[in-house]
Amino acid sequence: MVRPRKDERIDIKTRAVESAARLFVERGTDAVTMQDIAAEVGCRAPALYRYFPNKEALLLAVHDDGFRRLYAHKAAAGRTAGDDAYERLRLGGLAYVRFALENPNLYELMFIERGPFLRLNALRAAGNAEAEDIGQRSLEFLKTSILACQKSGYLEGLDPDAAAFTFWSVVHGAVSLALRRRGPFHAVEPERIVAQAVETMMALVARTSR
Amino acid sequence: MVRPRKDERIDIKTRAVESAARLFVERGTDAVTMQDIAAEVGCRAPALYRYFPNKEALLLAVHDDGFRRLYAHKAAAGRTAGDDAYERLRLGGLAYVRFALENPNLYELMFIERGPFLRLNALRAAGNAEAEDIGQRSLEFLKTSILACQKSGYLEGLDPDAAAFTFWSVVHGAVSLALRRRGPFHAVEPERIVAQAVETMMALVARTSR
DNA sequence: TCCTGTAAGTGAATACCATTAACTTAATGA
DNA sequence: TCATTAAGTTAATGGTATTCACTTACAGGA
Repeated sequence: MVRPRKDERIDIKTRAVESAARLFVERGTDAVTMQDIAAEVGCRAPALYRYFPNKEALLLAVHDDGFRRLYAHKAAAGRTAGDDAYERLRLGGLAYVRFALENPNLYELMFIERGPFLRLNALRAAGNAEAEDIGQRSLEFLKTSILACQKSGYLEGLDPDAAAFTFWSVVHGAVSLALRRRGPFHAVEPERIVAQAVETMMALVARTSR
Repeated sequence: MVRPRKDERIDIKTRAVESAARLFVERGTDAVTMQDIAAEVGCRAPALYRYFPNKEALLLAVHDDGFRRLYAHKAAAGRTAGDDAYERLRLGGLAYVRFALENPNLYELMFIERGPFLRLNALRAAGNAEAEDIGQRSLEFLKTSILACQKSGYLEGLDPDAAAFTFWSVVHGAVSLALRRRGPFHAVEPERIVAQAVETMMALVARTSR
């Protein structure tokens, strides 16, 4: 069997991303081989190379897909939120850290691992101008939230870009440390400590109210 | 040549950590093979396995060594600092992020990569009770600094453990995002943005002064 | 309808690594 | 002196990403 007929073709490109996502999320990227993915898709490993130049590229595709899903999820959640800017910021932060700790392998792939980042750099170096990092939009969401807070009298006088990046740093940092068990995790569960970091940050924000 | 005589022996264990550290710091862990390290040391790759059960263990040794150097560095810097607790916290944060951005590959190895963390877990799982994470001491340093700030009237009413973890989250998060170019890095240099995150955090702390 | 060039796979190499095996010689100590 | 152990070596082994050479299906024109 060398080439399947039209009626028994499978959409390798799409299915590869789906399968890789599932396997990566289950086991982490290092524990998944191209053969594993191919087996899941229903083809041999070399077939994947017709659609992705290497494993890193497949990693990046899963990474991008993860962001699209995250944003869809956030957009849906945002619509049901109230209109209190402070509370929105707080719930957004808590949602972020919960998402991360509930999907640690996906979070690693999207925010921590070097592979997708390197691949993106390679694309840019190759003159691929449209190689945009879909992850950058996280920051814009956050900035909107910060601006709303400032309109409500919080964080007066702070540069909103700097504030947004700082807030993102807290949530990302807390999650990253938790995933490596860096912190006072001997006794308490990671979820609690990470949530507490968000609450601590919000307590500081609260004291900036005029 | 099968085994060197006593007078032409080399201290493989020590030199392996040194060489590995240098190579890892130069190229990043993935780009360094056991052969590269052995070549640097002056032996063959399998000889390394007499002293380290696998590459991960060697990684962990370099990781631990990095922390020892970081703490020595911090202790030296601390001695020259003034007695203003707020300023100490600020300068400590700035020193941390500068260290990270000046030694990105070392920082990756110490705080971001999964390898050393997994190795530590393996040790613990094997009942190795003294497998203590030397990285945990970072947090204690920070807590001391936070407590001093509270004595000076800042951060009143906040749990010092939570505050310390939150502060660490900011600096680690900012550095981690910067290393993946996540943030408004199109125009501005990473150093500036990361430092700005520290300053933003400190601005929030300043407003808690009674 | 037949022919030809291209597309989409396949199985068999290749190359690189971490790690293990089998073996050789130096040191040690009775 | 000699047996045992220690410290290396070279030569496998096994796994994995990636490339190669080849086969067959399809699409489009003669």
